[in-house]
Amino acid sequence: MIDLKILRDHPERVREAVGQKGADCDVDAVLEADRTRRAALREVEDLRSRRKAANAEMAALPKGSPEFRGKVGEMKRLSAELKEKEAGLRTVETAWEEAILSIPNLPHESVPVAPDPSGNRVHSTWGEAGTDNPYARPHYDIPWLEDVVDFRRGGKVTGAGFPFYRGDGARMVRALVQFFLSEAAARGYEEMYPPLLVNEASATATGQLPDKEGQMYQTVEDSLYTIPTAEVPVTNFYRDEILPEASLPLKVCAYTPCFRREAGSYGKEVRGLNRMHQFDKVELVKWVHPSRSYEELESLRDEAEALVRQLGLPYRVLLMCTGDLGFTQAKKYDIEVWAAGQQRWLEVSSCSNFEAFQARRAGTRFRDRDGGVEPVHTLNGSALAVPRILAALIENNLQADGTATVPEVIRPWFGKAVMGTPNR
RNA sequence: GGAGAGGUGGCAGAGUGGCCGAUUGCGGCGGUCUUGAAAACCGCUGUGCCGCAAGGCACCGGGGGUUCGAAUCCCUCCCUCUCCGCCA
Repeated sequence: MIDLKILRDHPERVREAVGQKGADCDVDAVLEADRTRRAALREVEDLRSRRKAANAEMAALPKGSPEFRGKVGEMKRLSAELKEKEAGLRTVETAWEEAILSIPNLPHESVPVAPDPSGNRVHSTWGEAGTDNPYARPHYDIPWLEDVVDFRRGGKVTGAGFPFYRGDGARMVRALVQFFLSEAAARGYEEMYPPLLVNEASATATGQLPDKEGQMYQTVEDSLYTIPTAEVPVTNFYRDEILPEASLPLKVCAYTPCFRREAGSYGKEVRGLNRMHQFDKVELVKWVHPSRSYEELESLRDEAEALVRQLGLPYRVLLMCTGDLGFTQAKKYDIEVWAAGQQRWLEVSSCSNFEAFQARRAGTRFRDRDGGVEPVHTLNGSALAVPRILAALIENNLQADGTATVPEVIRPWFGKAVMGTPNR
């Protein structure tokens, strides 16, 4: 949620941000809704105040006395009017809330302004992309791939985008997750395993609702949503809580399956492991003091990068432009690994600072030294998404015999130095 | 899933229709006393919204209702606990 003070005092800044993000949102309509709400609220509170006073007078009178009965008449009139005005206020507030939730977060000043992904800036690169392995090929064309990631049977049992991992595939998913989690633990993150379904309030706090419900699967009977990322349940862990300032920064890592409907995706984007409806990911979430959130964003990005480096995958870091920022994000880095077989970059991590946007919606605040209460800043980043890492590892590490070497750091968990079946 | 009991401020726990946003205890903060500490005593100690401010309004699990008036009565949903059933 936007800071109301900024909206009221500097609507031009909000208008500019909405334009830069290409958001579908009428700032002036929101301002109007805000004025309407405040006017209605004052009316109602004035009436309530008068009724309260009348009630106090009445309570001091002997019950059933003529004066008492006279007061009842006055109270009746006040209450009737109040009831009407309160109903009006409810309508106005519903509209206000909807309006206010439609305003996206403001981009940070360091974010390049551009309407579409072509405006994303390459922040850094690591390793050699494109010039390497002569045996590389797209992972979905590798003969043994279907032996370790069974899309066909996944499609039969559930649907497209829900594969079975088996044998080396299943083991590799587990090995990667263990590697990611143990690295996060070494960096001071507390491990959590959260619920995989969340309620409406949680999905609203992190920004999936009200607009993006199409991204999530829903239960038929209990209005619960499957999580598109661990960000949702984990960020909501401290919803409606006031944290001691001394506890910040709080750092949590969580491995979860993630579920995304991905309606409208097609083509090479969704081939093989590139984009699926269910995938595994380790997510890092931080709650930090507002004065430190941009340093924390950099360290978050560093931590995600370190994982990719240890896996030996060439990658680049993009600083996302305004037009490619999500609704809730103030600043975001994407980390993309080079998949030598497909000859393309695959996004494996996204590290974002939400500033106070989610915290305001979630009611996660901290008490500062002077006893004041203000929203924390929240951040999160993937570290990392499993399937695309797996795809890149296989493609980049293919050998002449058709098998793929396994990075050193994964071997303790994977138990072998190669995966796959040699050519015959 | 069935039966019962509950959900009140950081915690404990009063309050069953009208100065109750709420008695009290504990905890926390400040002070007095003390060489220091403890004890004792005194004071303060929720959040949100509206307002330039003074101040006002709301919140006793959520929502709705009855009533001139609801923490208190009714309905409904959610959650917790106990017992039974079922299970990993």
